[in-house]
Amino acid sequence: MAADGGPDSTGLAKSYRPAEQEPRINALWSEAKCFEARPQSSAAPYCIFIPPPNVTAALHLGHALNNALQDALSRHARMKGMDVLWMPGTDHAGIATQTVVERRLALKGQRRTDFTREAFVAQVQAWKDEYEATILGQLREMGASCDFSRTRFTMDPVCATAVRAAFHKLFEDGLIERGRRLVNWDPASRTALADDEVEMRDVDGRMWYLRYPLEDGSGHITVATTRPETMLGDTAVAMNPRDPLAAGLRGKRVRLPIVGRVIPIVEDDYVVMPVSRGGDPADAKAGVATGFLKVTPAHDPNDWEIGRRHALAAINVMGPDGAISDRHGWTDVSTEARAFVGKSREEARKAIVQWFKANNLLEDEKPWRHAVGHSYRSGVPIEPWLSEQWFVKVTDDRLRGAALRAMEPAQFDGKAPAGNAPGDGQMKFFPARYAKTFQQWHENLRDWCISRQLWWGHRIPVWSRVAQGEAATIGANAPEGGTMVAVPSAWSKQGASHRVRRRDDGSLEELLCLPANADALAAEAERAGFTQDADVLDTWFSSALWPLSTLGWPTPDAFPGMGGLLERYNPSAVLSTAREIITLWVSRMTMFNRHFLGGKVPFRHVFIHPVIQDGFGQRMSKSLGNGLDPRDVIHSHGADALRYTLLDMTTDTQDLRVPVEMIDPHSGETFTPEYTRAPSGHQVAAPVQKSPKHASKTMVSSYGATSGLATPSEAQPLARNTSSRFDIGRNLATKLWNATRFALSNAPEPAASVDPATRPALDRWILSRVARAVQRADAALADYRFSEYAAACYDALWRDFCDWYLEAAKPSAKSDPERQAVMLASLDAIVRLLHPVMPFVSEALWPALQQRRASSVVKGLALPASKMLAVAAWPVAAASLVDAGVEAEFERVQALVDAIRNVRGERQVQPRRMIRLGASVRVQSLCNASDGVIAAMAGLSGVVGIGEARGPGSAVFAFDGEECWLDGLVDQVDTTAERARLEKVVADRRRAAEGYRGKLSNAGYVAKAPPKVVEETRAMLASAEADLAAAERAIGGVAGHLMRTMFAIALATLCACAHTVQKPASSGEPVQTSQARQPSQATQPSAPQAAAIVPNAVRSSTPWDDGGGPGVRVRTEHYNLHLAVKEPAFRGSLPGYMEACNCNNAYATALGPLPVPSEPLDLYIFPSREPWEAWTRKTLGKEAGVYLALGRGGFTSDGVSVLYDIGRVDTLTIAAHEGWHQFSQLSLKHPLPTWMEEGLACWMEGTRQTRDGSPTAFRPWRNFERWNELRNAVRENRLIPLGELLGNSPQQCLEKGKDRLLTYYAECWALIHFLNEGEGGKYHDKLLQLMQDAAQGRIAGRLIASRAIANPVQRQQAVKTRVGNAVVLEYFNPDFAAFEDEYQRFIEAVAKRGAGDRIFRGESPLTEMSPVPAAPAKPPVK
RNA sequence: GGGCGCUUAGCUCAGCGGCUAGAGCGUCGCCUUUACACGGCGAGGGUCACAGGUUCGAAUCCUGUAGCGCUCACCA
Repeated sequence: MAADGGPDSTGLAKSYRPAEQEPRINALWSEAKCFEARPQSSAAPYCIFIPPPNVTAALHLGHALNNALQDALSRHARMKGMDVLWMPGTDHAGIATQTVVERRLALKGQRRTDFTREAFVAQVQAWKDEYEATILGQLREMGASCDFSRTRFTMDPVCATAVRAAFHKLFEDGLIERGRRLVNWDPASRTALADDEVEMRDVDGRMWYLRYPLEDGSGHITVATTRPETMLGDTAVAMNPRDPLAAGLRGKRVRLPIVGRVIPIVEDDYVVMPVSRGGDPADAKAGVATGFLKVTPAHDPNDWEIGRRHALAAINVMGPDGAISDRHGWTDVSTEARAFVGKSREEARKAIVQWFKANNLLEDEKPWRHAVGHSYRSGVPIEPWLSEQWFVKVTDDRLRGAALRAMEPAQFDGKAPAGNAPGDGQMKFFPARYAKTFQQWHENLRDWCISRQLWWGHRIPVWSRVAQGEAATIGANAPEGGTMVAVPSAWSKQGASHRVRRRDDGSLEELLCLPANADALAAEAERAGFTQDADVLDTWFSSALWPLSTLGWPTPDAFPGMGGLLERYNPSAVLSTAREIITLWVSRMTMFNRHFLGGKVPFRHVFIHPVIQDGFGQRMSKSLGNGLDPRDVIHSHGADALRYTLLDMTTDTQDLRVPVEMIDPHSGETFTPEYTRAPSGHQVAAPVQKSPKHASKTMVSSYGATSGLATPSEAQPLARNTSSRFDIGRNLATKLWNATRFALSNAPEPAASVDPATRPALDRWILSRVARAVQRADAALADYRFSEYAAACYDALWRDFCDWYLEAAKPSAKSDPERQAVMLASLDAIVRLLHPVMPFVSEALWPALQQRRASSVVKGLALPASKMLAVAAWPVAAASLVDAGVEAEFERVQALVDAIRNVRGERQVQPRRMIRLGASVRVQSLCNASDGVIAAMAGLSGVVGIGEARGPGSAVFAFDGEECWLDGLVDQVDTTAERARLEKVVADRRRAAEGYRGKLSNAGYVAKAPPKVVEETRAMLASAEADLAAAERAIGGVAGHLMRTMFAIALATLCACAHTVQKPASSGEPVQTSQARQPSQATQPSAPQAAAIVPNAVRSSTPWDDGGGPGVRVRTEHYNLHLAVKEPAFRGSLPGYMEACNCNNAYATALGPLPVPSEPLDLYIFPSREPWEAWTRKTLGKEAGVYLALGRGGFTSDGVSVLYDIGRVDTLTIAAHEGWHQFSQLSLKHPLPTWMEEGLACWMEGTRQTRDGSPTAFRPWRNFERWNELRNAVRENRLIPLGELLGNSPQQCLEKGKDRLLTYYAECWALIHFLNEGEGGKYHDKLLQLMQDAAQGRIAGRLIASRAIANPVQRQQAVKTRVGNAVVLEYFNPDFAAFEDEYQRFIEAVAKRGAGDRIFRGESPLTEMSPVPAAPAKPPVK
C-alpha cells in the first residue's frame, strides 16, 4: 500500500475512503441479514413503511433525505433492541410511468395503440424492472437498513390481492360508486385525473364578450367568457337575483347563436355583478364581468353546480380528444353548428370568435390572465369533461370522519371530533402545524375519482353487462342517479358483490365486483356475458393500501412468512414523508387502514420533512438542471457524508436550500457556475460554463443539456452538479476515522475495569459528556429533531472528545491504562451514537475498536460487545455518570485555557513555545486540580504565583475576576499589542457590566422579573465587574510601565531643560544662532548625571533638540527609549522638521542635523501621533511602540494645561495649552496633580519660548528659579535616583526625599507609586478610565484639549459629532466626588508626613500664568 | 384571494420571552506540533426585513407593511 494510504499500527488506513469501505460493509450487513425483521422475537416491534418511490425515475435528493431520516430512526430503534421492520418497496405510478414509456415510444414514432394491451404493459414492466433495480440499488448504496427480503411493489401479487380485496369491500360497503360526472380530463393522455393531479398555471388568455339575443327580440344580453367554444353546450344564462336588471329579464329566454337552442335565464347568487351594477370593486371578476354568465354544465365545474341547482341539461359537445363532437351527448346540432364539429378546442375557439365577429355579436375582447388547470403529466390544459367514472365516496363519514377522528385531539384546530373508537385520536403530526393542513384538506374534500383510462395499473375488478334476469327485475325499481342496488344471487353467494344500477340513459347495468383470488368466478362471469371494466385504478388507490398490502392484508397467512405481520407491525411507528403528500396519501392511508383494520391508524406519528431547494429557493427539477443526484454525492463525499449532512439540515422549517455548484470535468474543481434566467423565469446555470482553471475550456451545464441549449461533446463535456454543503459530513467522517486511529494507538492496553469515581476529573468529565450526548440524541430522535441529533453527535465527537478529551489526555494516556479504558469506552459510545447517521464509517471502525476494548468495562457505561455495530446495543449511561459538578469545574478549565489561548493567538505566540502562567492561589489550584490539562492545552511550562518576577514581554489577562499573567510569550517586547489586547477586553467587559447595571437599575426589573433571573444578572454583573477590574489592573500594569517611563522622561526632560536653559539662565536671553550651531558639550548632562535621574539612562550623545523641547535617549530597566519632545505644528518629515528647526529655532540650529537613531528603540515619544507615526513606519519599518506625547495643542500657547488624551491606546498625549482651565472647570473640576502641573509648567516654560520669536503674553522664565533649582539639584547630585525609590512606599520616598533632595521628585515618584500600587489604585483606575474613555470617544477628550473647543457652543457641537450622545459633564459627574475625595485623602496623607506645604498647598503655578502678571509665590524649598 | 411558512454574520441555518444573539462553511492571522490541512489555535464579521404595540425585559409574543417560498382555490 502507498505510504500515505496504508494501514498503520492500528490496522486502519491513514484516511477514510468511503468508496473502499461502503460496498464491503454493505455486503457484510447483507450476509448477516441483520436488517431482517424478527416477527417471532419478543422484542418490541418498530415499523416504518417506506413511502414507495415511483418507478418512473431514479431517486433524487429529496428521496435521499427522506430515506436518511427513516434509516436513522430504524437503526436507532434496532440498536435500542427493538424488532425493526423498515418495509421497502416501489410504486407503479400509473400515469407517470405510462407517460414516460409512451414518450419513449413516441421517439420511435410508435404509439401505445400500436400494441396490444398486454404487449404494452410488458414494455412498461420492463421499464419498471430497470428502475426498481436502480432504486433499490440506490437505497443500498445509501446504507438504508430496509428489510429487503420483504421488498414490495404496488402491483405485485401480494399488493394486487389487497387492492382487489379493498375494492371489493368498499364496493360491498357502498363506498364506491359509478357515475357520469364532470371530471378532470386529460385530452392528451385521454384519461381522467384526480384533483391533485391537476396543476394550475397562469395563462395569458383573452376575455371575449358575446352577445346572446333575447328570444323575444327585445335586444340582447352580453356574456363574458374565456372559452367561447363551449357556448355550443350552453344550456342557460345566469344572472344574480340582486342585479338591478334582473327584474326586467326575469322569465325571459335567450336564443343561443349558432346552435339556435333556446335557453332560460336563471338567477343564481354565484354570478358576480359588474361594478357598475353593484359588484364588489375589489373583486377582479367584477371588473370584467357583464353580470351575465353563460352556463355550460358539461364543461365547467361551477356551471355543473349551477346546472344542478336549476335542473339544467348538461350537453357535452366534446370528445375524449377535446375536439368538438356530436357523438357524446350533443344532439341538437344545427346546420350552422355542424361546421364546428371535428375542430379541436383551439380551432373551434378561433372559429366561434370569428363567427360572432362576422355576425356582429362580438361586443368586445380584452386580454385576461387567469389560471388554467393542466395535466401534471402531459402538460395540456385539463378539460372538465362529462364522463362515466368510478369514485370512492371519501366524503362519507366512515372515511373522511375516520381520518379526522384519527388526529390527536390536541392538534385539532377547533373542537376535536369526539371519538372513542379504537384508533381515534392516535395520530400525531410532527411538526404540529401540519395537523392543520391535514384537517383543512378534509374539510374541502370531494369524492375521489379512482378510474383511469390507462393500461398500466390495477384493473378495476368490476364486470358488467346489460341487466338480465333477477337483476333486471330488481333494477326496474332502481332510482335515477345511478345508485347501485344489491342483487341477491348465485353470484353474491360465491363472494361477488352483485349490483344493478340505472344509467343516465335509463338502461339498466348489472355489475359484479369480484373479490381477490376469484379467477374462476371471473371466467365464469365472462362466459355469462360480463366484461371487465377496461379502466385501471388511480395509483393512489394501491398506495393508500401500502401499510396493509405490504403486510399481507387481508390474508397474511396465504403468503409465506407473512403470518402475524399485520398484528405486529400495523400501526407502524411513523410515516416520514414530504409536505405535498400530506393532503392525499396520508389521508387515504388513514381512511383505508381504519376502515379495513377495525379503526387502527396506519402510523402513530406523521413526520413531514422539509423540501430541498436550490440556492435560489427553487424546487430542484430535472428540467432546470438544478438537482443533485445522490449517487453523485456518494461518489464525491461518501454515503455517510450525504446522510449526515441531510440530517443536519433537517430542522423543522418547510424549505431548505442547498446551493448547487458544479464540478469542472477538466480539473475536477468545484465552482459556482454563472447563472442566467430560463424563459420560465427560473435562475439556472448558464448552458455553457467556462472552466475556472482553464479559461479556454468550456463545459455544458445540466440545464444546458436538458434544455437542449447546448450539447455535451468530448471537447465540451457535461459537468456534474455537487454542493460543498456535504463537506461537513465528509469532514466529520474523516474526523471520526482519525480520532479512532489516534485513540487506538494511544490505548494499547486498556484496563479491564474502571470505576469512574476513582478517576481524575478529566475522565469523569468525558463520561459525563458522553452520558449527556446519549440523552440529547435520544430526546432529539424521539421528537424527530434530526438536526439536533446530528449536532449532538457532532459536539460529542468533535468538540468534547477530540478537541478536549483527546488533546488533554495525550500526554498521559499511554502510561495510564484506566485512562485508556475510559478513552476507548467514550469513543465506543460515540461511535454507537453516530451509527444511525453514519453507518458505514462507524461500522468500518468497529472491529478494531471492539477488539481493543471489548473486555474492558467502565462502570456505569453499558456497552455490550457485539460483532457488528449495526446490531450492537445503543449505549446506556447510568445517571450517576452525569456529573454537573465536574462539568462546571471543567468549564472553568476550558475557560482558563481559552483565555490563555486567546492571549497566545492575539500575540501570535508559536504553538510550540511554552509559556509561564502567573496566577493567584485560587487559579493555581485550578491548574493543579486539572491534572495537567491546562498546562497541556495551553502550552504552559509552569504555573507560578502572581507575584513572581516576570520578563518585560509578559501579558496580563483577566480570568474569573482575577489577574493572571503569561510570561515568555515573545522575545521582543511589544507593549502596544498588549495594551491593545487589554483595551479590547476592558471595553467588552465594561459594555457587559453596563448592560447588567442598566437592568438592575431598572426598578421594574428587580421587582417583577423572577428572582432567579435577577440573581443570575447580579452574578453576571459581579463577574463582569471582577473581570473588568482585573483587566484594568492589567492595563495598570502596562500603564505602570508607561507611567514609570513617562516619569523617566519627565525627569530626563527636566534634566535636559536644565541644561538647555543654562545659558539663558545666565544671560537672560536665548542662545544665539552663531553659538548654537555647534552642539556645546557643556550643555550636555554627563552620563552620571543622567544615570542619577534614571537608572541606566544614557542621554543621547546628540540630543534631538529644538525649541519645541529636548530630546534624550534613556535606557530604563525595561526600555530603550528615545525621547523627542516635538511640536505638533511641524507636520513634515523629519528632515523637513529639522529644516524648520534650523530656520526657526535658535537652539535647534545650534544642534545641527537631527540624527536618525541607529538602533531600534522600544519607545519613541512624540508630541502627537502624526506625523511621527508615519515617520517611524517609514524609517523603522514598523510602528514604534508608544507615542507618548508631551506637548501642546498649539504653539501660540498662552497658558498651560495638561490633559490625558489617548488618541489610540498607544498614544498618551499630555497636552498643554491654555484651554485647561476651562476644561478643568467644565469637566474635571479638580486640580491637576501638582506634580504634573508643575512639571509641565516647568518644562513648558523652560523650553517653549522663542519658537516664533515673538514675545507673547507668555513669560518664558517665570519659573526660572525652579529650573535653577533643578539644575542645581542635578549638578549637586541631590536628585534621588529613581532606582532607589522603586519599591519604596510613598512614605519612604518622602522620607528619603525630605532630607536629601528636591521634594518635588520624591513627590512625583510617591504619587506614581501610589497610583500604581498603593491604596491609590482606585484613583489610578479613574485616571485610566479617563484615558480610555477619551480613547474610545466616549468623552471628547481630544477635542476638548484644543482651544477651540473651550468655546461651549463649538464644544457641544464637537461633542455631538465626535462622541455622539456622551456629554462630558454628565459622564464624569456621578463618580467624580469619589475621585476628588481620593485625591484629597492622598494629599492629606502625604501632607501629614510633613512633605512640605509648598507642594501640597494646592496652589497652582498656573495662576501665575494668566495674562495679568501676578507676583509668583515661590516658597523656599526645604 | 384563502391557508401555511420564511426574512438573524458574506453563504446555509440554529435560537423562539431573560446568558454580551450562536454554529458550520467562507474570510483574515498564526501553525505542517507523531490522529486528522477533509486539521489545530485565534480573530474579524449582525440596527435579528421594516413600523407600531404588549412587557420590568422582545430576534423571540401581538398587529400592520414589504419581499420571498409552498399550498389550496380561481377557465366571468
